[in-house]
Amino acid sequence: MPSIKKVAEIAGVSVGTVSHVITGSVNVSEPLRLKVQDAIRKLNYHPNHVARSLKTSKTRTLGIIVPDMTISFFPQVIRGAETAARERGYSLIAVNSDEDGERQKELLSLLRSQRVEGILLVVAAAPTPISQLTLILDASIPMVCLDRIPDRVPVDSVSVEDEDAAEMGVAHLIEMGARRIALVTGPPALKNERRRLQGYKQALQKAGIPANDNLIWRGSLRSGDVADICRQGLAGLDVPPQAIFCTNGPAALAVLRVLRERGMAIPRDIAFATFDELTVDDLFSPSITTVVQPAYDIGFEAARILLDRIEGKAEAGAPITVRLPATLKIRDSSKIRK
Amino acid sequence: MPSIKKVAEIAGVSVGTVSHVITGSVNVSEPLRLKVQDAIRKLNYHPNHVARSLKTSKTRTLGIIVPDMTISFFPQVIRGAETAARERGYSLIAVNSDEDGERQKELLSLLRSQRVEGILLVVAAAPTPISQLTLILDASIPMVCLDRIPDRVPVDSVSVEDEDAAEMGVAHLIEMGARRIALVTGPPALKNERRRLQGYKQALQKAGIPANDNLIWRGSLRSGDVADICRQGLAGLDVPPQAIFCTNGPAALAVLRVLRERGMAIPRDIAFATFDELTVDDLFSPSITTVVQPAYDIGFEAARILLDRIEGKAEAGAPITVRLPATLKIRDSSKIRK
DNA sequence: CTGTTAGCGCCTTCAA
DNA sequence: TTGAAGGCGCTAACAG
Repeated sequence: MPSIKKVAEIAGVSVGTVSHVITGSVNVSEPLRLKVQDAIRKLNYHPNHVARSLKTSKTRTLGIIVPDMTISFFPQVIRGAETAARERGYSLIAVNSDEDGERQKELLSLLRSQRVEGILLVVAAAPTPISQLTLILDASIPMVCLDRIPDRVPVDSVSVEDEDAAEMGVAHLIEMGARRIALVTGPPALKNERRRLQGYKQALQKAGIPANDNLIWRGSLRSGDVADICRQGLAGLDVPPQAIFCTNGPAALAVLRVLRERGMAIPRDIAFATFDELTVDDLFSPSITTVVQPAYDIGFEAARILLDRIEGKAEAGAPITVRLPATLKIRDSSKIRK
Repeated sequence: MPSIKKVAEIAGVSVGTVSHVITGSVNVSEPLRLKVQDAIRKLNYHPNHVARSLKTSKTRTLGIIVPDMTISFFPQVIRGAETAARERGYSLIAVNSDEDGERQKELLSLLRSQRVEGILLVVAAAPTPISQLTLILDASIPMVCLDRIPDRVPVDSVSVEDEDAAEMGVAHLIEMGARRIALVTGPPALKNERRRLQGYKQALQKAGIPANDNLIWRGSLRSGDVADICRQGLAGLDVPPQAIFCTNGPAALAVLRVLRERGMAIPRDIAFATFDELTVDDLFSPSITTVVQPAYDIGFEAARILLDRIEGKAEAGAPITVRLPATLKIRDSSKIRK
């Protein structure tokens, strides 16, 4: 692999001159510039970013840790972040934590060793020790949390407006005529899930419907657990609910499976709505009424903030908190037969 | 950010000694080792991979270029590759080409500048000039192509056994009683698509069904095009086909949309099967009979080969060609009403 | 405008 | 077993 020295030699100039034409930081006379560019082409030379980074102590690289990029929400987030990064000349390294706190720790460490200039983090659901995050912050490595917001850590964050989003979904079900609405949430350890629960309660309250604890089914991220909890919830009721609202996609799939196994048809026997798109478009039935999160925008916005921090364009001081609105896609699953 | 020098200072040893305990390449006495590890912890020191890479000219990093990781096939591929890489101490940088040849060229160049030790490539559908690939190969940067195999370039490759897979899907439709089976393929510029077409013909031939060119609808990767071609194909026929087989997921969605717009129900009016999962499980109807590619394994296997090349464990000489079998998931969409 | 050179942080002989 | 020192490829002063 040719080095800048080789290029200089071929072009008959000094390495300094080559460097100047590459970085464009210093003017170089037309004839020399052409000679250098020729040599570069001839050698198929690619500047060594590793060496450049060592010299400048800038890698122009960002890292993003997501739980699992086979969950369709995350690739969209990554694309958003990638686009924002690229627009400003940065690359993005995306890695998966598998919802594993230990793995997340390793990845954080790896990214630090790779000297990424900033980190985008969707915290793993496994209880993340606060120290993992403060260690990063203390080292003044810029970090923005997205989607899931950790408790009690003063860090920049971007996510959907959870409470409003959940309220919107539940209010829709109410509007469609449901009053007994069950809620299936994820682990209460996640702040977002708690806020979505809040949104649910809010919607009920505004409609003057008393909350009923038997209708609040707290799940986990494991679909087996969610299914069990759902079965129990259903079994513990004399009258089944008129509708179910799920606060996340994986839980929704588990619930749908349970409903099918019990022969309950949607929306004939029970109405249904959920966070997150479960399937493409509305080509399949039942088409599911969905609270859609702006995944791409969340990634884009988070990267934008991160880059502002890195380049010192953001005010130091209080953490930046961005909450993006969700969209309600009304489809068949919430059409209650009166 | 502390350097090895700082660690040495705190531990009261030389940088050489610190390096020795970090790499484990040279024995260091117990007491000194402990002192060093203490210092590392105290400083929250993270070895600078950038400097290490420059020194050793090994980045222990792989790159993977996919067309678009929001297409669910690709994150699985990436996960497979990531796992294989991690098992052998490598990191993986994943980037998107957006099916754009120009962008792909930039990314290749970027990865070279980042000094990745090998490249996994799913070529963009836009005609990729062969030179783009040979330029990499000529620089003896190990590269493995996956999923889509470029024509006329002697490069390692991993993909599904296209011909068998397509034949399996079509044979199934025949077995279900269809004889007039339309085929919707992607761009013929992709070798895989051509091989899938071959598989289709093979299945017909084995069943003694004459091929009919009016039933072969050659599409592109743009869903609008596919829809048009599908409409035209349907319109040009006196009798609609009894079944449609699609050679890729995006095309399948376009076709389903057209069928719906024409009020043709699956499988009542027409049977249907396709490459690639369109939706999760079989929770939705019509549940689609699918030829499933081993996406994770394709990624894993490709990375394994790449690493073998990098570490000189693979025979030089002829390119390695791995073809993995697909699986047929039989669901409702292919149940022809006799 | 062009060339020279120090040094980024680390690993790896080589010597002690 | 430990330490000293060169140099990976590049950029950014600085000198000419």
